[in-house]
Amino acid sequence: MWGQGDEALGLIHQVKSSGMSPNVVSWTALVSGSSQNGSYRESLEFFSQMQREGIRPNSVTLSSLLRNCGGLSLLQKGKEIHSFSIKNGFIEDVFVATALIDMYCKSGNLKAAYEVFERIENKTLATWNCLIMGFAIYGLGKEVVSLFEQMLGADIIPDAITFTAVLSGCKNSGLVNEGWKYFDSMSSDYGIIPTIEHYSCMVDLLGRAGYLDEAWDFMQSMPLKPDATIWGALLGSCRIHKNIQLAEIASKKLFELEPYNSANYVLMLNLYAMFDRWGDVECIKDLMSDIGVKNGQVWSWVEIDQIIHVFCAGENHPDEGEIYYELYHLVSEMKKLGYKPDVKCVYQNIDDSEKEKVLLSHTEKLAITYGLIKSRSITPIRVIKNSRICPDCHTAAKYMSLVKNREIFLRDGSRFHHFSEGKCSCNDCW
DNA sequence: TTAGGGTTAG
Repeated sequence: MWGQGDEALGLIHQVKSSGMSPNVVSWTALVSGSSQNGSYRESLEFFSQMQREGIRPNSVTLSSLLRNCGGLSLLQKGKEIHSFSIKNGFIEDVFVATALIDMYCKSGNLKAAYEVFERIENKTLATWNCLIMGFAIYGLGKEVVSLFEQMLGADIIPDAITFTAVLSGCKNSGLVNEGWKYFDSMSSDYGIIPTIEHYSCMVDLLGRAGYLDEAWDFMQSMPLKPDATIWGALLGSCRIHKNIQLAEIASKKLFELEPYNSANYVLMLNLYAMFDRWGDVECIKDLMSDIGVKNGQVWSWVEIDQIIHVFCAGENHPDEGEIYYELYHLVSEMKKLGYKPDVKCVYQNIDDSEKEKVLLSHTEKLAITYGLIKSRSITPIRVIKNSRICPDCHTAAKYMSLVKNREIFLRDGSRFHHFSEGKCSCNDCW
């Protein structure tokens, strides 16, 4: 609704100049408005201003704030709000408690999310949905199915969001049979008409599991016209299963539907590079430059002692000497245990040793390594990346968790990964 | 006792 933070602030000033004083409700409207708009930082800034004006937050303000913390994976800030809520009696508010679950899930602390969940006496449908979605985005499909069954046992009637969460869980864990069962059940048992999101989950589920023909047939038979999310799901699956013919069909559609989304071009670049089709790689690059689509800025960040350290692709970091020293050492240890750099993830026509160097410079590797150097040895490392993790970094993170005996949470552009003891919660299904 | 609130995606 607000869109422009300055305009919203202008309203506050207008209220003031008319002799009235903005209260907690008007400030909360700004905090929640910008939060719902996805402007998390702006929302946090409104909150700071509200505090400077001496207005104390209430449960409504807190639930909006927690939404921001989740959106930005600001675990420490979220924990502060948690303790503030306990001290001030807001923890009994089911909106606050549900927002806490969401915040903990999105900040890489599922254990804390579950503890909050267990303590809520009056769990609502949204409370269950939050936790189920939380587990789903980590690829914990079996837990998702179990939670869903518990929810039914508690006489809570699922809605369309529940089924999006459950199907996402199945999709992120490769649970094809369960996915079909719940997809059929939503309309036959609960009268919920599947939306494009549910169909998208199913295409993704089938495609990622390797059933590309079935995914294609499903798309042809669905009553809705496939949109960019559906074609995107198919293209993603084509990349995993290296099906270049189908990928070309999907990408052609996507270039029409969303010509300025660089992710689709990058996927095709990746795929052509995998097959050493460098001429086609150049064609895609030319296409991007003709249309004027830019490869968006890639960055990763890691939070250490409440300070956020950002690693931008192509930019130097003040401590990079120390980081690369540690990373080279780490990679040699990883190689002893079987790690092989996946040079197919580099879509430049250079020799393999150069490709290995490019792989080392990926922002998620730098952020994880920085976390390993700078944080205490028992603290899990929490990294956020604004685009999808690369397959080599995914493998590397598993080995890093093993070599360093550390838990690593990584939230990427589309989902979450929890690396521990050489494995990932997604079971490599992503 | 009213405003402002928590859950959906490749």
